[in-house]
Amino acid sequence: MQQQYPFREIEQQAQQDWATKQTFAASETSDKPKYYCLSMFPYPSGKLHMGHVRNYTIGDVLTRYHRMKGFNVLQPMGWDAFGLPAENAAIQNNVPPAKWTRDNIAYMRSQLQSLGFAIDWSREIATCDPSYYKWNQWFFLRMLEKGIAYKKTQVVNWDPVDQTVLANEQVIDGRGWRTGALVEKREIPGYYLNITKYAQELLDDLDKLPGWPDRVKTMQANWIGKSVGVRFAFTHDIADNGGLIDDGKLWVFTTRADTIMGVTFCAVAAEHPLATLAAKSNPALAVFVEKCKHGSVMEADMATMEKEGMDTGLTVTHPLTGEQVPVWVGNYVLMTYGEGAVMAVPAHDMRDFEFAKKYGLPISQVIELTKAQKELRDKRLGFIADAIRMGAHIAAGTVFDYLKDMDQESLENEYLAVSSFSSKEVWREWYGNNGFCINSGKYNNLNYEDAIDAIAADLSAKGLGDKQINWRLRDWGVSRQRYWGCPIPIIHCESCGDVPVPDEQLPVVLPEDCVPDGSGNPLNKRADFLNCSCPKCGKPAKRETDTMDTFVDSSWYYARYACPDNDKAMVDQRTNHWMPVDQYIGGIEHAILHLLYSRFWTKAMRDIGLVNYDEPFAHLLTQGMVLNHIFSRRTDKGGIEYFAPEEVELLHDDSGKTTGAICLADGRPVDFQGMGTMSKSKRNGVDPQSLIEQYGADTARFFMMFAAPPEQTLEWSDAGVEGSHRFLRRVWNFGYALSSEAKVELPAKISGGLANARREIHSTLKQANYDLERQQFNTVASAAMKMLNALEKVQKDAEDGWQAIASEGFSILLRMLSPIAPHIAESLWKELGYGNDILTATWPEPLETALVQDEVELVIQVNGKLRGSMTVARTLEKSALEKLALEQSCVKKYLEDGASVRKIIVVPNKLINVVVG
RNA sequence: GCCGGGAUGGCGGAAUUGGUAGACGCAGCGGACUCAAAAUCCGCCGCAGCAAUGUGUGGGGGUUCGAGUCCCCCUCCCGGCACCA
Repeated sequence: MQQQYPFREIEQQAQQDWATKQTFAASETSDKPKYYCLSMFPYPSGKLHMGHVRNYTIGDVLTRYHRMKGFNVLQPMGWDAFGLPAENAAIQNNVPPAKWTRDNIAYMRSQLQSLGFAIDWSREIATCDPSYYKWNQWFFLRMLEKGIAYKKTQVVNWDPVDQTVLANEQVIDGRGWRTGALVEKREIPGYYLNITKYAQELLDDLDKLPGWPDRVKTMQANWIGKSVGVRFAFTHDIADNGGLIDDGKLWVFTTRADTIMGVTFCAVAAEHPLATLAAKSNPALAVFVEKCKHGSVMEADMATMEKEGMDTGLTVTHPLTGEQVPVWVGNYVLMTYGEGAVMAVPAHDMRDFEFAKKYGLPISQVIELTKAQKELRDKRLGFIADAIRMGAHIAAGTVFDYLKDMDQESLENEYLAVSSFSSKEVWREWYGNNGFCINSGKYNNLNYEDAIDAIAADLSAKGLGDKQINWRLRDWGVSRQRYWGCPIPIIHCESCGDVPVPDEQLPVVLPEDCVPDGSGNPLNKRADFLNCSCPKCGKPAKRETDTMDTFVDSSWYYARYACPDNDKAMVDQRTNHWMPVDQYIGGIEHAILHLLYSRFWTKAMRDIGLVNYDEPFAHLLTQGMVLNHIFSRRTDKGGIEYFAPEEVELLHDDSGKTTGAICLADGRPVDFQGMGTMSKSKRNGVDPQSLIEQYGADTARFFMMFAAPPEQTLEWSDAGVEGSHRFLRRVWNFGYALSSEAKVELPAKISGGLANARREIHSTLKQANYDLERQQFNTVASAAMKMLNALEKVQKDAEDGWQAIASEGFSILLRMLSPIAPHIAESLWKELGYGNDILTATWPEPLETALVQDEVELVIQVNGKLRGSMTVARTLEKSALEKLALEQSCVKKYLEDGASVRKIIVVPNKLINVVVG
């Protein structure tokens, strides 16, 4: 008789229980070790999407697992509540962003609660609450005092659609990260945070984060972009009436100072003063310079742009040789990096090489290969020579595989190219290698490091240069010309200038009843906000109307969860108690921006004396995206039409292979091969709410964990969801059946089928525990299924005393399942009388006595190939095993035609390999 | 171009240290139950072959008694960075 699996009642009951008992409220006074498990807080966009469900399920599994393993766990939740979408919604619906945001929070909170997450809701925060953003403002003023925050006017990235400034990190391929609009350059004043001051520490401390994925650390290191080299100057006496060029020096930066004696020209960016000067008297150059400037902003296909340049006619003096060096304008030189000018060594730099080749500039070799590099080259030469001599086709799989399809003529050309170090025709990657100096006067025979040291010392002695470090990272501009954000606490006074708002006047409260209309910042029209008096002189003054980048809000929220009720301080000792976050979980899309800003902010808080830790997140798990099929079809008009999954039926052949898909409405085929992130435009989204209503939270959670390992992309599958639901229903039915069986004690001696079943359960548990520790939850879900399979077999076989084995096994299964599907586990735990609250149960550990077996099956191999197996006593000695193996017919067969046994390899309890020959 | 990560049945994915490749699930096929269908249960399920057997983890070499796993080369895919001097 099948029972219904009443997931709605079970889940509601459990959730009510947890809420009433405040089960998940975390306390600082526990004597257990602390474990702070944090998922990235959501932006309250309206409703949860599947990415949220996956993110928070992973966090909840870790939370509940660690609770049962004896940790004092904190799992809080909050809302990244400021930001542009609220303003856009306001423009569309004529609703104040505050109301829109708070309504969304209320709905999404109820969704999170219906998923049964073990969250301490008493610590909930929303960044749009004055009690939170007050401390943004307070800390901003501290950073201003320390010089970490400062004001400057700079060319900024202006998003013409959102009418706001973007940080460099928010510009992707020249377009706004949110709007995709082409970014324009504008000059406006704004506040900056001196993150570059922390560049070295941010780079070095990546080594202190063994719990972070390598790829995230690599991305951050690339982003910080440390470059060690020499900054030096070419001298000149070019005069300039405008005063732009008055120091007689053309500064450049290079990482290859060892090649300085090979400089044959210099290249400057189009925006460089020397280019501007030369363009004044050279109309053709002026045209070229203008073209470069426009190109760099407007051209989307910049990456494929050909190297172009033009001679300025100017020359500068080489600081070491005294030679005159021509100055060119090159479109490959960036004004925003280094000095906006480079020395060019075509013999040893690929870009310079191509440029020199195109414009016929001299190429001068100054580096010779090292011995090892020469040997490799000679080996290659010998190889080619052999091939030419013998007219042989080169065998595949060699080091020089690329030669294999070449004809004689190509091989001969290749020989010439390889034997000449610096061909004037073709760039070879080894031209750019480090080696030792030649044709370099006093620097001859020095290696890379020594040459750079000697050259830097000589330049330094002349006052013309020194070693220097360049960073790709720029300071963080935090001013936004936006309404729905944290006001920057500054007052502009005509006589006193920019005056910080005194601490006692904080927070500067954002008026919440504004409805933006899409034209600029509505704060500029709010007299009650705008007009104030100067804190210094008392005269009428104007408030700053810029608000802070929302990345500010998310840079320290994790520290506030420890003390959300403190209205006297930003953080307190409880922050030092809980921090750092032991496990942080979120999307890979935040690998650079949010995580780098948070690391910077932590170090700033430390330096201002607020916290005692250096890094905010000890372990980081970046969960993969949730994908679903994209069904599409070309329309008659040439556009693309998308179909929701429920509008489509998949077709397959007898073997189960999918062969096509048709639209249910018209029966015509649609393209079924695409997979992509769930999105409205592709019509492939699945609403978590309908999933919860149809199958329950436990099914949703179980499927999310089962379908893929946490870090990988997850492919949505309705059939997979049903499979997960089917499994939970079987768990329910088994538990229900077991609860009506007689209670039987475990016998002293367990043997036969019952021992096998018990061993299966305990060895599955052993594997599951290993997988939990390495955060591979999909195989933990598999293990739960495997256990149920074993238990159902025990039930079916019904050997004497099976109930005892089943009861023990089921108690293990429920505990193992409880982090993933907590409601059903809790309900059945009570039903079967294992105890009141599964959350206080101890985590199951496999029993060694259940794992041992008297007889083991040994695999028999002959010459490494599987030939058979035999069942032997576990204690049998090696010599006896060997003897036994040779008697097996599957081995004898290979000894018949006079072959002899050369060797026998025994892997205890696993296999035996007989080597014959 | 540079850096990082991948490639295993029809599909999602397993396989601690090199030791029975394909766990677990989905899809499919066959059967039971049913007037029928759904649900459920039982069985089969890498490929080739009637079978014995052969073959098989992107491709090519190598190390080893034994390679999905280690080494070398190549191809393709994904992610990040990029005229960064």
